[in-house]
Amino acid sequence: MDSTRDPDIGESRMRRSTTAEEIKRLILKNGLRPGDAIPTEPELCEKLGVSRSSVREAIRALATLDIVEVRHGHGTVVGEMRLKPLVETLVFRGVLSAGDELAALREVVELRLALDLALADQVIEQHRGKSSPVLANLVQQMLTHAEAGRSFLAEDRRFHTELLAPIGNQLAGQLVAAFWDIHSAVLPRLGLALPADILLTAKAHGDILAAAESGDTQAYRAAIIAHYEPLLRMLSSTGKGHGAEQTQA
Amino acid sequence: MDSTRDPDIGESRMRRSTTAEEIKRLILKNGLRPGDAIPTEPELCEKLGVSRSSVREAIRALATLDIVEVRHGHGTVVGEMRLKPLVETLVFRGVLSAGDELAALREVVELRLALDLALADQVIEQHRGKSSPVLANLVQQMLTHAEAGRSFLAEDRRFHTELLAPIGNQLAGQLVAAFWDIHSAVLPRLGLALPADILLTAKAHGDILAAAESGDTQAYRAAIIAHYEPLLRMLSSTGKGHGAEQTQA
DNA sequence: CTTCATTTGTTCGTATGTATC
DNA sequence: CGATACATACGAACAAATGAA
Repeated sequence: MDSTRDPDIGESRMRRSTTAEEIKRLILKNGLRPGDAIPTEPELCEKLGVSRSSVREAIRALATLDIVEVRHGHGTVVGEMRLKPLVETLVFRGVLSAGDELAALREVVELRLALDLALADQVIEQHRGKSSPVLANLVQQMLTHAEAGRSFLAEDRRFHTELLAPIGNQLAGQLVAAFWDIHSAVLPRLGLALPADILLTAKAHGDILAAAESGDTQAYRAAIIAHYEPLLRMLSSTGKGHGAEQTQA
Repeated sequence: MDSTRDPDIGESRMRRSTTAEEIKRLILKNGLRPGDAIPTEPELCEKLGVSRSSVREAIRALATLDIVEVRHGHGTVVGEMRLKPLVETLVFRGVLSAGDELAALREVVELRLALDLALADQVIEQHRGKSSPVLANLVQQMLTHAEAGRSFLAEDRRFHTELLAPIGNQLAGQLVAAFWDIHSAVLPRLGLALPADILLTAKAHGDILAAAESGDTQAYRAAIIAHYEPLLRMLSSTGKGHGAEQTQA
């Protein structure tokens, strides 16, 4: 075949690793927002001057970063850009750490604790004096589940996201949610179940909410620490227990 | 050829989004560590029973998550799984936020401050009574640059990563570094340069180090806050200035 | 230094499943 | 139901980079 075609592919040497970058640039240039449609694959082939396969690989890469969202048979739209990629990567890293699974999980738990303590002032600022029926309801559900010996992962996650929602820092909220996901994804792999501590954890959520709404900073910090205490105790007793002290208050 | 036909892979029903998962599973099953070689593309085609295009898309997806690292002409190895994807996604999100660039940056800065304060106890624990020539040297370089009116991004980043290195929480270190990268990537887009504050920032780093090594928690927190003060002031004066108070101490 | 095999990078063509109208 | 548009998948060929003989 005519292998000498395309005399004008002058820029084809700079395309080392930039097809995905081009698409991102295109999104920015057109001012596309999450949910807006992206040009179809053939259109992208033409606009970027690359083949279908390259476009597909680039789109796949962007999809894994949640920058675009592909809908089969329909098209591709700009994604919501949540922190799912972070979760996926860190879960895999935690699992990959083989013998260091405990250490990886401990790092996540320590960071969750640190973040919750760090955001304490802002959380209290937003909840002081108010009362949230949604959060109270979640606490009640957690207590019910705990007393029946069941876990309450969905309610737990919801509680923490709802608690942080009012502070107006989307990034912080997503980060806490992401760590929660990592946490709950890695935890069952360790095969540690603590039926006794479930009730403690459920009650701790109630304490957290009560402290936040009463504006008591000291109590809030104490409740946060108590909330993680069973986990940290478990991690330090099973593992080598290194520097998990956080006796902040 | 022992093409065992794989009678039960269902042709193409389950392979919606699982090729990448298969590769991850393969990494785990073979106990591969970062730096270890991954089977070549043709080998993966055979082992997973999919075409090379599919393998390539999956590898590309994993590469964007830093789970694998592809080296042209050489092969593919297990990646270091740093937080580059997080940085990339959030930088893009920050830029995409159009009019909310300031808000996005403010969220990042607030989180940096929160994280630094949350890790304060652990940092001090590790630096108390010791003295780090590396960190002292970095502070000196920053001061020199600041007095000459130059910026010192490389030294700044290095300082924060070195400061957090001894606490033994890799995740925290990577996260702080990631936020620093986001921060420094978004900041210049706002076109704000504050030559007067450069010297303040440089001195703040010296205060942070001194407080950490002397074990003075109060001074450390104050130095951290002072370190971010020029930035937060800038963000709240230019922006709408919403709830950036963090008068923790 | 050159040659060569290996491996990834890119492209084309084709067939198929799926959603929308 | 059919028609159209789109994403999904496959396979073959060639280009480019790397490393070793």
